[in-house]
Amino acid sequence: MNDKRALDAFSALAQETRLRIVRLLVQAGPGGMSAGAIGDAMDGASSSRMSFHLSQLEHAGLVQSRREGRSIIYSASYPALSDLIQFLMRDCCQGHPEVCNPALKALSRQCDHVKGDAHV
Amino acid sequence: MNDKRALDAFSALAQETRLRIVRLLVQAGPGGMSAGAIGDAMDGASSSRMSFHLSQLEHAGLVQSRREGRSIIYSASYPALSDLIQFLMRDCCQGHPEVCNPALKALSRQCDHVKGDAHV
DNA sequence: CCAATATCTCAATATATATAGAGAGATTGA
DNA sequence: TCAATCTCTCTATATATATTGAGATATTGG
Repeated sequence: MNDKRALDAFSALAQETRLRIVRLLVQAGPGGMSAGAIGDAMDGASSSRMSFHLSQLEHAGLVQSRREGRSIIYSASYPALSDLIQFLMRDCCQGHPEVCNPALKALSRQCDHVKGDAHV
Repeated sequence: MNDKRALDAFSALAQETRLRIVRLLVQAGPGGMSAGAIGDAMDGASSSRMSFHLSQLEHAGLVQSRREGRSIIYSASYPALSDLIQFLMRDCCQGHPEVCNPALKALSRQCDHVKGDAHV
């Protein structure tokens, strides 16, 4: 994750509809959702509007797409999200643990799955 | 950190100059830097341009300012950055530890300060 | 008080982004 | 093959954002 890619990712997330799409797709899991289904979830946004936002997200690397029959299925790119978080934390944490400490504490509390594994 | 504040934060970070400013101020520490010094570090950007970007960052809550004599000193808001990271991780982690696991592992490796403290 | 310094505010302009609507391309089932 | 379905592309337009330059405001030292 370099500066350019981080900027693209932040731009992509700096828009209400796109932020909602990302969160929806993260919850949807690796199986993803069709463009139409995503549009329905977004107050029934027009297909061209959906296409625009989905292509922005795909260009930023936050989601990926595949065709399945008539539909195009979009799914969240988990590695990209993870990289973005790491970019934020790496650049902040470097000199200043007061940024990461609270985040790490809160997260470790939240993500049980990681317990006994986070401090490798 | 609600959706609106997260959007503001992403918008603020989605601009090259502002992303550089944030990183500079995080490294500068709580003491911060004067608007002029920040401008010098940004290829000598014009004062009005600096003022514009700094006010965007301040409005987004990512930095704070205080007057010191003739200068206005800006400093990073560590809690805001921490909250933003938590917002990203909370919404992602909820259903999908594959996003947070790698981030947590990488971070725990990086931030020694946190060792033995991260899994409270 | 006056001149110098540091920064902000405002107006004009350039550029980027978001939305809507019309229509094209791909895929499927009859 | 034809009609229906799903999504994309293209064009026009509206809105938001970034940059510049001129000038206003606040602070300090003489």
